[in-house]
Amino acid sequence: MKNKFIELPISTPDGIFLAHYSEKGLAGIDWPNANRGRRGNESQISSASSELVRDSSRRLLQIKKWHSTTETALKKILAGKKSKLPPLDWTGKTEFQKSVWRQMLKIPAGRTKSYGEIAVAIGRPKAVRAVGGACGANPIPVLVPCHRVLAANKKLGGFSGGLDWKRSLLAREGIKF
DNA sequence: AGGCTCATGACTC
DNA sequence: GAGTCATGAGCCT
Repeated sequence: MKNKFIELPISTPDGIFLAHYSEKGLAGIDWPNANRGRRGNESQISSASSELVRDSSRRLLQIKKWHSTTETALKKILAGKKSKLPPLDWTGKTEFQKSVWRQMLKIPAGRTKSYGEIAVAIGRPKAVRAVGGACGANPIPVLVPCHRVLAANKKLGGFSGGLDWKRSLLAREGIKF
C-alpha cells in the first residue's frame, strides 16, 4: 500500500492548521496561512478520506483518535501549556534529524535551549549548524517545540513559520529575553 | 554593541 | 563536489 496521507483541519484561535496523518501517526502540520495559496486541499481531504473508509474503517477510527489528541495538544501548546502528544511518524527522515527532534521534545514548556546545547545533547557538539538545519526541516512545528530553540547569544535565530510566531509562542510560555 | 570571518556538519542538487 | 544554512567563537572597531 502506498504511503497515503490524509489531511484534517484543526481550528484554533490562531487560525486553521492542517494535520497530515500516515498509517503510523501524525506526520506533519501546516501553518494556518499555508492553505491559502495552495490549491486542492479541500478535495484532497474528502477523496483521501473516502478512500480510507473503503479500505479500512478501523484505520479511520484510529486516525480520528490520533486527531483528537493532536487537536487538544495543539490548542494547549498554543496556549503555553504542555500536553500529551499523538504518535509521530518520522518515516523517511534522517537519523540525525530524528535525534535532534527527540531532544527538542525534552525541552519543557517555558524553558529554552540553544542550538549548541542541542548539538551537545545528541553527542555532536560541533554540529551546531546542522542542528539549525534540522529545526528548519521539522515537519511538526509547535508540537515539536522548535520555537524553544534560540541562538547562543540569546537572540531569536530563525523560524519556519516566521519570527512573529516564534516570539508569540515564547511569550505565551512566559519566556522573556 | 555591532560587524566581519571562518571552522564546521548535514543536506540538497 | 559545490553551495546553502534557523550557529558560534573570536577578533576587531
